[in-house]
This record gives sequence, structure tokens and C-alpha cells, in this order.
Amino acid sequence: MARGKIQIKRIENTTNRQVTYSKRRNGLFKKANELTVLCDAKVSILMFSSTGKLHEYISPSTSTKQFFDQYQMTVGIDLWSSHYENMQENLKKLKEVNRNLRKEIRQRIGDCLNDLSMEELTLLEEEMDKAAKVVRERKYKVISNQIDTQRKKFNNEKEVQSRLLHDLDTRAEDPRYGLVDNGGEYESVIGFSNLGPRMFALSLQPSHPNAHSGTGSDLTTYPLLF
Amino acid sequence: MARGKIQIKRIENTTNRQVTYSKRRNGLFKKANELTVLCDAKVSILMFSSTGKLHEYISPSTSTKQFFDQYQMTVGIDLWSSHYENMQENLKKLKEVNRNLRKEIRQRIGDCLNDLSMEELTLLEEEMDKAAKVVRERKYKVISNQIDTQRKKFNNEKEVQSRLLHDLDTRAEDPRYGLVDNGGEYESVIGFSNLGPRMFALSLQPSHPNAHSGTGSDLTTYPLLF
DNA sequence: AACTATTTATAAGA
DNA sequence: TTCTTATAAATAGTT
Repeated sequence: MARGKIQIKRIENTTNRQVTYSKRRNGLFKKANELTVLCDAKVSILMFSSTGKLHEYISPSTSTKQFFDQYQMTVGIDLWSSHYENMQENLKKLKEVNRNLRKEIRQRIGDCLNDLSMEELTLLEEEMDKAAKVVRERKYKVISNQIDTQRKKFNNEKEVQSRLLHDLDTRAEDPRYGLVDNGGEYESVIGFSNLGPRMFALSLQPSHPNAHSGTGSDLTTYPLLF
Repeated sequence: MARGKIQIKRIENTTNRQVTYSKRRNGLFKKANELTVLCDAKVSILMFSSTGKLHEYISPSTSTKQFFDQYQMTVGIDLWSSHYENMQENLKKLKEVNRNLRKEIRQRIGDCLNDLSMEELTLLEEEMDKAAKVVRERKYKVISNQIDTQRKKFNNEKEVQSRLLHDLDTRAEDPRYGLVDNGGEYESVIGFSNLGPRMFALSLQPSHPNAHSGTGSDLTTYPLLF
């Protein structure tokens, strides 16, 4: 624009092009700054030269990040959404699923029943009864397993005990030991007493609600524990 | 820069400022475009006016998004990483919550009870019984509401019916209708026969047919309804 | 939005 | 690069 008009088209001479780039870049930034001051505006200029070099102008009292954020807010679309679209989608879906799960749980706890129809209530009741039955069965299974284990332990210990008693008898009759009283037997019984509390605790389990009196046969094993 | 030099400072006159903003913005964009062409560069200009309005220049064959990406690559810092991390954190938390909710539901359905202790099973059982009770109560409430509604409907209909019957009686005894034999009466009843089905349906209600057996004519008209 | 006197930007040369 | 400078372009104030 001086010493001769130029065509606005790519400057082929590389040096020339770079010089012009530098000069005009400065001019652009100067203008941008003037605009910022004169008109109380915020300007962001990003430039990449043909060699890939970055130059930047940004109005004082702001930042490129702020510009990006504000730009996106204004445009209304996340420019980074391509990066995060899937994530946001996932997030949304998860939240929805979550909501439904919570609702289901609430219904199964007994909340939020008001918007259920008669049919849904009936279905829910059936399901819950079924589930409760499963829980109960599982509980009895656990109980009987524990009982079984305890019984086995008890039998083992009894066997050991009787063997010990037998030994004692043998020894008592053996003139070499000269033991006549029960002291030994007493000691050996006390040795089992640490099993007591555990078995007692078991017997305190709410032996169970009346609903399942049909499985009474299981209970016949209980007395053996006392 | 014409018709007088100006100070580079905020233009206080609003109109003036907006005009200058517009003019210089165009100038800036024009320069940016020339730079793009002359020097084979890529330029992005974002501007927010003092009123918050956004204006944008972007070199052809590129996009603001590309600029953001390239800017970040060049600067070497992911400006969005904090967003990204937050999101991932959220996602993780939601998944965890979700997992727990599912587990709870599964337990309440009767699956996955194996890893529950005796105490937990007992607690679960109690909760489920309690919840089932609530569901049942809710169901009965719905049922009784429905019954109530039906009863009210029935009573209404019954009243309407008796009023109609009463009307019929009155007309049958009124000489103005000149009905001597039963033919006329038959006709007049037939006149109401579009009500018939409704009354018929009503008469099937378990409650009872005639609350108005006081007049003998009641009995004679009943057969006509069927 | 158009005009235009003037300022500013800058192409080419040093 | 930077400076110079002739000239093109931008634009402030006006209509």
C-alpha cells in the first residue's frame, strides 16, 4: 500500500512473504489494540504463519482460555464436544439408569407407591414375596451350615475328650500314675467351654418367624446344641 | 486518522463508539483476510463488543475448532483437561453408585445373597417384610378406593333409576296421556328403552332391585325393562 | 450508508 | 531486522 499498489494474492517470494507477514501482523495487532481501547471491546487474534509459527494478540485483562469459554457460551455449542460427546452421553445415560434404579429400590422399600397401578402393585407384591422367600431360604441355609459345622466340631471334640478320658482311666488304673480322683476329667471339660458362647449365640438367632413352620424338621437339630 | 487525529482511549459517546467499533472491525477483518492471502497464514479473530456481542473472523479453509485444537497443541497445554478430568471423575462415581444400586436391587430380588452374612440376611429379611407390608397396605388402599368409587356410582345410578320409575308411574296414572289399556303404557316405556341397557346392567348389581315397592305399578313395569 | 480530508499503514528500497 | 518514504488504505467527522 505504498510505493505501488499490490495485488492481494499469495506472495511467492518467501523472504518477502515473511517480511510482509511480520509487518502486517504488527499492524493487525496494533489495530486490534486500538479497537480494544477505543471501543471497550475484547479481541483475541490467533495466527499461524505458513511455517506453522503461532502468534497471538489478546486484549489486556483477559485470557485465551476465557475467550474460548465465552466463545462457546455465546455460540451455544461445545467446541470440545466432539471430545466429550460420548462422555456426556454416557453421563446422561448413567444418570437416567441411576434414577430408575433408585426408583425401583424406593418402590421395593415401600416408598413412592402412589403412582403404581393395581396391577403393578400386585406384581410388585408377588415379586417381593418371592424374593423374601429366597432371602429366608438363604438365611436358613446359612444357619444350617453353621449348625453343621458346630456339630462336627462338637463331635470331634467329644471324640478327643472320650479318648482322653479313656487314657485317664487307663492311667488311673495303672499303678504307675497313682491318680484316683476326677481332677483330670474336670480339667478336660473346662477345656471345651470356649465353644459354649458361640453355640449360645447361635441359639439366640430369632429362631425364625412363623411363616415357615413347614420347615420345622430343620429345627429338630437345635436341641442337640444345648 | 482522518478529519483529525484521535487519542487512543475509550470513546465515551456510545453511538460513536459503536460506529467506530463497526468500522474498525471491518478494517481489522479486511486486514486479516489480506494477511491470510498474501502470507499464506491462518488467522482467527474473536471479538466481543462492550455489549457482549460476538464477531468472528476466521481464515477460509479452517475453523474455530481447528484453531482451538492447534492452539492447544502448539501451546502444549490442554485447556480443557480440567473439564475432562471432572467429567471422568463424575463418570467413575456414577458407575460406582450404579453398581451398588444394582447390587442392592439384586439382593432385594433374591440374587447374590451368597456374600451376605447372617446379620445382613436377617436385616434384609426384616426390611423386605416391612416393605412388603407397605406394598400390601397400599394395594388394599387402592382396592378399597376402587370399591368405594364403584359403590358411589351404583348408588347414583340407583337413585336415577328410581326417579325414572317414579316418573313412569306418574305418567301412567295421568289421564292426559289417554292410556286406558296397557298398550299405551307399553309404548311409553318403550320410549325410554334406550335407557334400558343401562338399567339392565344396573339391575344385575348384587345389591337389590326395588327400594320402591310401595306402589304396585312398580312391579308391573319391571318386566318391561328386561 | 456515503463522503472526504486527513491520518495511518505499508511496499519497496536502503 | 529496522528505517525511510512515497503512496495506498483506513477512517473520524460530517452529511
